[in-house]
Amino acid sequence: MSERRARASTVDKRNRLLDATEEIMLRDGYAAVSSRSVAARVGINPPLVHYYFATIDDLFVAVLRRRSLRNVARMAEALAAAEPLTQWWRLASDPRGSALFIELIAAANHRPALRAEVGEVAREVREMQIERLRSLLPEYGIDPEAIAPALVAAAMQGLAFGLVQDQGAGYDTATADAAAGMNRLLSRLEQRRAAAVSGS
Amino acid sequence: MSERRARASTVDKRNRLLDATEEIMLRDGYAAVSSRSVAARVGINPPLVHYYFATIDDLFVAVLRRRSLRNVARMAEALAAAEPLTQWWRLASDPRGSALFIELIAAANHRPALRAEVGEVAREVREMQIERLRSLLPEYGIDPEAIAPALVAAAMQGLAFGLVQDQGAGYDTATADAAAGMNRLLSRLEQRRAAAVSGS
DNA sequence: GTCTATATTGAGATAGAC
DNA sequence: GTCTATCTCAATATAGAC
Repeated sequence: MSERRARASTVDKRNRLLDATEEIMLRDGYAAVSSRSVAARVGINPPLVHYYFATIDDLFVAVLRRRSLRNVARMAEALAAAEPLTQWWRLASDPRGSALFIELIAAANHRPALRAEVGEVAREVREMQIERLRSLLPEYGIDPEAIAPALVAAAMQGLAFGLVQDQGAGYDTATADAAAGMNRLLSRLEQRRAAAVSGS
Repeated sequence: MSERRARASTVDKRNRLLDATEEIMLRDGYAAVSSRSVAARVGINPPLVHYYFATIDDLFVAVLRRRSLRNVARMAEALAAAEPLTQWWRLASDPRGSALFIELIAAANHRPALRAEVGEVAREVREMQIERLRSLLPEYGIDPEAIAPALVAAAMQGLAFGLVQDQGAGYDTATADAAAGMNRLLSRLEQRRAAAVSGS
């Protein structure tokens, strides 16, 4: 019965359109997303895309919503894990997720509807991170007065984005050295925290 | 004689086209750059843009080259200044320059000709920063074995890009707190270095 | 739900007159 | 150098048949 693929339900088709959109964004950038390109990838006709997503803005917003629902949950898990900073770093420097967010952010810069959504997600995630860092930094032996939680959060995300971007584009900016250095730093911090927490 | 503006020389016109391109990129994003939009801003006809820059890729590459010539020189100055890290930070977190680079990098992600140029500039700047950090980090009281120069360089740039991006887009991600924290950190580091250098 | 057909808009680029 | 005119292509989106 491999031939007789059941007619995809509306929800399935929506998800396949979102998958296709993500793949196009990752491979060719957000500017390559169009009703034509998405339709071609899914194997339907361009106008049908508009049946599911009235405008291209709606499509981008849906991609963002689906991703960020997952990612907010994953960030919450990471921050509650045994080695929070390390898990956060793994999540932030995951090429797939980050590369997609870079495209969404770039797209949002000239799509107001998308910008509002991105802003909301960014705010929520950052708030969660900062709140967690308030109690976490002392455990890692870092004085929150000396190094502000907001600074740590912004640096983690900015660093991860930069590394993923440079690696993805193939820029020769010593990304391997930076990543290795970050991993060494993280393991030292986790060791320090483990000792401090068990000792208290 | 304010009325009788002299016919702009070829070089002037080229520069005016580059200025217009930058302004459009900053205001509406790189995707808004076209022979039509640039021509309208300068007050000439679209085909004339192609006379000066055969393709839109050439136009983007020229914008990048002009900017990066300035910025590489400025980075070299910053790294040689009395307070190198502070000057570097000022330069990296300058909204105008950074916002433009964000657009160029996003554009480069789907314009191979531009990508090659961006990669070359990124590599050159990063190499310069890392080389300088090798001798600089110990002066700031930072062990380069513990915190790798490549990591510091990537973090500085990533942090600055993130802050500028979030501020520009109006995202409420505690950017003011992060910036204030960075300034505090920098002044402590500069004090430490001043003491260490004068004391040796 | 899915298609064909099409309206509209704007892009990049070129030809050729002046 | 600068213009008008135009070619070609692809984008978003809608109308309407099936």
